[in-house]
Amino acid sequence: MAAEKEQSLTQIIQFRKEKAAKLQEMGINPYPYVYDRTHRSTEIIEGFDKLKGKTVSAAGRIVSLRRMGKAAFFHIQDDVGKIQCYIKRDNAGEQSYEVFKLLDMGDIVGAKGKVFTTRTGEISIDVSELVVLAKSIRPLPGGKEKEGETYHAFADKEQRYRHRHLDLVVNPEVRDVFRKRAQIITAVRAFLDQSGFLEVETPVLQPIYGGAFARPFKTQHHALDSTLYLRIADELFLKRLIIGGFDRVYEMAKDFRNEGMDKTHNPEFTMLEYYAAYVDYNFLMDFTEELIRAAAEAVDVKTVEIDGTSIDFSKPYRRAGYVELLEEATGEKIVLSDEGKLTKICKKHGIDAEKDAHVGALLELLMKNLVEPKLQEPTFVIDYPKAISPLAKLKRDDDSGEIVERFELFIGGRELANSFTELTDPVDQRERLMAQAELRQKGDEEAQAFDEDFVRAVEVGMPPTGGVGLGVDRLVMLLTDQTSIRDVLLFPAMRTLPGDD
RNA sequence: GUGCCCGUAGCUCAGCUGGUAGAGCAGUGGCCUUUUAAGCCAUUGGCCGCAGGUUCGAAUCCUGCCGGGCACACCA
Repeated sequence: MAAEKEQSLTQIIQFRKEKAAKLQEMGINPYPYVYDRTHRSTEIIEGFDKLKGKTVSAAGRIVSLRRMGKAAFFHIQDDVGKIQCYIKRDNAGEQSYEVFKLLDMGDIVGAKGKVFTTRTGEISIDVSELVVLAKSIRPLPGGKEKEGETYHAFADKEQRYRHRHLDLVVNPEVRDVFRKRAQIITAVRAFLDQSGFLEVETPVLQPIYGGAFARPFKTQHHALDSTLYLRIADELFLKRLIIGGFDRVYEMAKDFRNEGMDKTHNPEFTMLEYYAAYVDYNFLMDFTEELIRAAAEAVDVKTVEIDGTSIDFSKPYRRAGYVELLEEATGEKIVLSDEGKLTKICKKHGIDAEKDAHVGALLELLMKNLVEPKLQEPTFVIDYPKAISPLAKLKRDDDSGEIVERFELFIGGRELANSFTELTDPVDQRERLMAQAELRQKGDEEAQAFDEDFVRAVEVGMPPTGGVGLGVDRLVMLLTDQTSIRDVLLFPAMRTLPGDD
């Protein structure tokens, strides 16, 4: 190992190994099997009136330690909080006190004793019996805290992400975020289940990827000797299930996109997609508002503050047309087919468009730069250009033939969801995917591949359907007030360090 | 991918107009039987991210590389 290099750390580890050995010499297994715990830390504190003077046992990691000769105070931290323990040789007895002398910060122990309050009023356990549950031989990072303020906190983001277990031990607010994440996901599932949706699982490994614009991860199946891609969306498979007769389906799972990483993008991320037969995007706007409201309620969030804008989840979201928003932002009449004019508008606003950018790309550039950042309050942007929506149905009662029924939901300037009234006309679908395939041939890596199986499925007959894709990580960010996706992912993607395998 | 900033003890940081490293916490030894960032005394611990270069001499200046943060680009 690299031990010799890290003298100080090596020393610490060596000392602790020796302590573990001493425990063994005393006939104590420093890594025992079970512990009979009667209460969790917060149960003792909240139930103090009834527990006062009673004997309880709690278990957890030692996170603070103050020795005073023949007595000491320490806090043990468990799943829900921490409780102070007081150990005095006269009360604990020789055996427990000898064990205690061999303990360190970071060890996991079981403490049994009477509940009391100290002179300063802190509810504590007067330990009569102390058991080692795990002798820690590698020190924890981080400092001390006073009145909620942590000194010398374990703050290096890289270290926190790479060693999340340490982050979770030392920074309890991190645990809260992930507990909330779980509650949000549970609430979303419950909401969909109660609304008659069937949760399904579709392939992650796919010979043809589709359903979104993105570059995929590529992998190799040895036995089949074929190239497979990690899915970039669940869409095409979920639609097959609608065709198969499940009227409402959803999948909440990882998608993978081989693109840059930043505050809102991780290469693998959790996508929720839900599809319902016999509904359109109008239904889904209302439904999505309710879904987010249910998620917010699950973590007791009524409003959140983003860059000075207060977002109230009880209120309906604004709905605004794609073209209208662009016209408002540019002060120009937007003609969807007028590539020349769109290029000019881009130039005028200092937006670099690639030489041969097609209409869809130009529009998206304008939206991204001029409109989206301003969408702080929840907004459904509706009725997108057909050119960038190959899976959506044309907007009814629209003569141009250039607009589809689609919405994207923005909150706090971030895209949260994307939805269509799904294209169900197989002839139209075939043509549009063929057009994508052509763009792809011309070198547009994000254009969608032609999926013959999918088109044939649509040819069998697909009921009118609406579908939504919603970024779960971003929803969690929104509801937990985190500004980086890495802070809502337990193990965000990190570059491999040299020497790692 | 590009730009800016950062990488010094287990943790948090100082030292950076060049003279080969310092603090607090943690650790170790001692004192201390109601403390709470406990206290007091003593003390161990450093490939100063890596590799080159300039120099009599580099943590410090220069170049490249590795890793990270932030912003931009691409996207959800």
